[in-house]
Amino acid sequence: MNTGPQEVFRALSDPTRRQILLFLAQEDLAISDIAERFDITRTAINKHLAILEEGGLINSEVSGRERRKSLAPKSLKSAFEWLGYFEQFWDIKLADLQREISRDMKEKKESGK
Amino acid sequence: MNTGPQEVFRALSDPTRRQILLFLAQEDLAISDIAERFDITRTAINKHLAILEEGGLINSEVSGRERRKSLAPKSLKSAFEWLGYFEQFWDIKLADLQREISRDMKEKKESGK
DNA sequence: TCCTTACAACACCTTTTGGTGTCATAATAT
DNA sequence: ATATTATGACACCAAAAGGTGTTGTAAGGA
Repeated sequence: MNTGPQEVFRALSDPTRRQILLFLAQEDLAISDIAERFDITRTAINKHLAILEEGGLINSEVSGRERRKSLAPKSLKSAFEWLGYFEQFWDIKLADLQREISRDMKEKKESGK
Repeated sequence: MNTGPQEVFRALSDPTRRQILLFLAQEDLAISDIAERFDITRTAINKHLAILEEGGLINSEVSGRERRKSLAPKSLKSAFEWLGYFEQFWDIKLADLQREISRDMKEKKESGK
């Protein structure tokens, strides 16, 4: 059930799919409800939904003739954590930058003597 | 210079590119150094690097006949923050779950009377 | 000087992606 | 009972993605 980062990142790579996620963050929606919000066909939306489901990013529940789609936010953690690994480097680079800046300032000072 | 989430997510959607980022997190590398680490041609690697650069995820510096590639981790923030938006829902869903659990327990209690 | 290395720039190919349209079917509303 | 709605299941298509190989060229090493 727990999908790896590949399926998640793949699902996230399309702007339509990311927008769908944002919609589902607001409320659960049936397929046609979602399709209405875009300028593409329901068939196309359906394919996007299938990819989102493969990535485990959304849940689908049958309700009468409807398929009610809901956000499965936990799955986003996989990607979030992958990216989180790089968080350490943001700080390092920032430290580097500050070191550079102080070096530059020092040099300027020296040459100014 | 600041690229939107589209270019970043697009760059992240390929496993080879994500692996390249992990390599560059360890050390700066020239194109051939990177190509050596994979089973695909340097030409293919070059295309991946171009996409990573489009997303602003790596920097390129000419050094003699080499192109030294380095990680530009700040750009990952764009994607990280996009995903961070959903962090609130992780908690909400957890709260939902706990509410359900206590409801279930209550029901069980009631029926047990 | 000559050979090798590191790369850019193409042309080309196959598969995947994102889209369309059509038809069938099951649930719902009139 | 019938019309409408929500969806699944195809077949199909153009463009993008991910790969190959070839050729040219500039920088470094022998």
